[in-house]
Amino acid sequence: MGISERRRRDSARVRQKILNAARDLFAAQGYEAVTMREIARQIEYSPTAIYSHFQDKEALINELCTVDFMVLASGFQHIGRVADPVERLRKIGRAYAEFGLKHTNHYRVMFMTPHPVFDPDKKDIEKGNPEEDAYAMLKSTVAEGIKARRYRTGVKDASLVAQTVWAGIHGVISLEIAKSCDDWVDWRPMKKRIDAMIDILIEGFTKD
Amino acid sequence: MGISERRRRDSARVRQKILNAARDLFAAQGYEAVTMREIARQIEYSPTAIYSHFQDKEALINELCTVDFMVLASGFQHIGRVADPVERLRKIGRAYAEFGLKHTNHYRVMFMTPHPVFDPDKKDIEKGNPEEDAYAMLKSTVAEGIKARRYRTGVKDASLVAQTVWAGIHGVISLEIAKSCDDWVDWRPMKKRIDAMIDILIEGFTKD
DNA sequence: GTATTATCTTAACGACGTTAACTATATTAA
DNA sequence: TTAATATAGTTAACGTCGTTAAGATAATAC
Repeated sequence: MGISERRRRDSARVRQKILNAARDLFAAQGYEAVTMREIARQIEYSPTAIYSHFQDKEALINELCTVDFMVLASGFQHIGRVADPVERLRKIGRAYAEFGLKHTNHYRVMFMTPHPVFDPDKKDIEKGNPEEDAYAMLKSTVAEGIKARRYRTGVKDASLVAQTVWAGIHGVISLEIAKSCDDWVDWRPMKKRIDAMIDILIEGFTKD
Repeated sequence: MGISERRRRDSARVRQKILNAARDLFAAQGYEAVTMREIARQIEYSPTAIYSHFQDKEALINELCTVDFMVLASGFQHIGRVADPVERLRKIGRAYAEFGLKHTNHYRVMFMTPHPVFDPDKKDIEKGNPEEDAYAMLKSTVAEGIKARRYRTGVKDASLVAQTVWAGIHGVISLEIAKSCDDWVDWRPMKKRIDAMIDILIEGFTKD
């Protein structure tokens, strides 16, 4: 059955070519600006050929974003070895910010765009598993810090803390993505804004 | 010249009808989902009639957003009378959050969507004037608090503080708008998340 | 009275995501 | 071996979009 093997490989190769072209184009121009016809042109296939491998345009970005979520989580995983849970939280915050600034167009799709349908069956990420689920990693780091009495008395809700830290850093990044061209505001340098946010969040939640 | 007066009034009335229909539709369905044809149908004109009053679809949302910016700023203005600058900051934060949650679709266009062109001549808002410019109001409130020695020693950069407070609250609101349907996350109630964010920001920046 | 301007109409353009219909090729079943 | 089936492509086309072109009508300006 060497021939059918090869056929499967060929198909997978085309599929991957589509994904690669789509990734580059989405990253460079953003989801809405990229057309199926342009992706097809890039790989020298007809536009409809894409539909042999993906249901529609959204399925394309969905698959790419699933990969990105895993890249983000595996970046966190690397940090997971830092012993001090508070220092680990700080590093997670920094890694998240770096990710957002590096992949602005994917970040937009992942975190700044409401997605009408939510299909949990389609996801390839195991929810709650810190190795694949970045949010679970963040939350468990907070929970560990609370258990170790590193947080202020009264701070007990790990989910609320995790969501506040996430929101704070997401706020800095998403304003940067959406509004940095707006010279209406005398924006301070990005690094300063990130540092200020992370410092105030960690100082506010943890004991001195 | 009563006739030309009436003509001008008529034109303004049609223009306003377009704006009203567009506002309702944009608010209900979001910018991208609304078509020029649907706006036209709503007011019983041909689609191209809109182009006699507005250059294109973006000019429509632009005008609506300019109004919204002013509504936001005038809401802040109302708060401007609170004597204590720290308490005023807290109230501004709450008003901003309320605004975002009330007008989610406009908020998306105003603060969550990158706008390629930035044309400062087109804006009808006077930059730096706290009565029309909501950001200026936020910043001047922070500056006043710093001057009154209500902030921690070391906190001197009013712009940085204003941008951090803005980013924090924006983070909570924008995550809510983009991700609240995502039951991947065990979201805490909205009110708790807003309170947690405002508390930590104000506690972190001000003296006890 | 003729030209101009403003506001509307219908028709149409080019681009989009996507579907339909079809072709070529390769596997499977009789 | 041959007929049916499946896969991965193609071209043509559909319906929708934002927008432009060309023209109609009516009030104003010279």
